[in-house]
Amino acid sequence: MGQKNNNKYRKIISAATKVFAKNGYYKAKVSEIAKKAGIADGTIYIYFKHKDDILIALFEEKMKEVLDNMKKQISLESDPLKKIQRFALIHLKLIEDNKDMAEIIQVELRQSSKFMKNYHNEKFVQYLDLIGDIIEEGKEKGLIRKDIIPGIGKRAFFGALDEMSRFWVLSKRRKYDIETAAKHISNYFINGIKS
Amino acid sequence: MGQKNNNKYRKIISAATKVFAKNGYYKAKVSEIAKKAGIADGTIYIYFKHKDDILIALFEEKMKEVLDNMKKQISLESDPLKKIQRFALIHLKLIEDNKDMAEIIQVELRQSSKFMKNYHNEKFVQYLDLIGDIIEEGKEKGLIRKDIIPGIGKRAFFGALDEMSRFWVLSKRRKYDIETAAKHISNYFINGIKS
DNA sequence: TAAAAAAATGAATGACTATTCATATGAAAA
DNA sequence: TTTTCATATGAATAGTCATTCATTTTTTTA
Repeated sequence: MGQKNNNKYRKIISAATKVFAKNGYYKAKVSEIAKKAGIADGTIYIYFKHKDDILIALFEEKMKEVLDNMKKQISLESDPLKKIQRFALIHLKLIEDNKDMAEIIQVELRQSSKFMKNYHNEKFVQYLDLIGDIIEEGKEKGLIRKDIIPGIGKRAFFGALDEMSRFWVLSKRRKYDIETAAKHISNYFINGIKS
Repeated sequence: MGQKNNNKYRKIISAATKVFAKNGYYKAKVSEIAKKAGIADGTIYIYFKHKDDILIALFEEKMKEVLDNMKKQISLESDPLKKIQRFALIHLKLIEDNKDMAEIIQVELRQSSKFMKNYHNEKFVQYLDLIGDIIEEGKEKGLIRKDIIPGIGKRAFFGALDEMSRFWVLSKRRKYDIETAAKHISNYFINGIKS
């Protein structure tokens, strides 16, 4: 039981993604997840110890996917400034392709530090660090100003993208297309920090 | 009953701010708010119809304060680029001075669109628009590039500040001081968008 | 094919808490 | 002082769900 390649485990995660996205973690009923997964309520507890465990498993899994994908994509560029551009585009595309997941990350990740006593989202830290590393690299290559602080820069850039995706996730229709938003946001940032 | 200048109304809002900030809206017990306010549980329901109403009232009230304050501060500068700098500083200072409120906005505002069926935070929209208006003004004065889209710019800048404050709110110790963070973030943005 | 083990079921349990309301208290009016 | 009105109280209610577990179904083993 509990193996990650298990069929029912997968079904639960998938159903939970939709149910959590719809009304948020607290309003989501375990029974609704079960129903959507086509299994009995009790079966959930064969695969997960508690309701929070579903959310945590879901985070871990999706974040790993996101992180791995982003690493690969970034490595395709060698110019740090181009990497930043690509980061923005890939990040926003991801939101578009995973609306439910994006919604959960937007809303639930924010409170995860509260309702899960000591859950520390390591993968998220690594994701942010991808940006920090690009900045470091850019500084070394003389493309980015020496006085840029990676710890501030990475949060500023991620925050800019994140606010844009929050707007998309929470509103019905998109006002700006992905490519435009990605291009603009990365341009502000690149012009802002380049030598 | 329910007058905003009422003593008990104030006490409830103040107690709720602390209690919501501690563990989030869902984990907050009405009875704990009552206890902290030094009144009986039932008294809360003389001033508020439901638990959500406390949170909404709290939002409205604090956001009005924040918005009014920011408007005043910005009007002290005439140069749009200086306005952006000041916006960053004031915004981050506010987080520092209102940790509890900041935590609630960070965490609960995100999900407000979910658990409150159709609550639309008008004040937040106005707050964002302050940035949009500064960008417009800067474009008119020829200080900001004509191709900058205010709708994207305002979200990018706010998002950058917001991510920084999220980091502060959720972590114990601050790694960068307010002035440094405000200066850096506004500089990235200003360099990024200026003509 | 029969016995044993594993997986799944879903009705029942039990804990939790927002909200109510009959009663009490305090303040103002007569 | 007594009556009236407003305000406050907090024990009781009532609805909600996460979680359990005795029983059933399915799969594996002998």
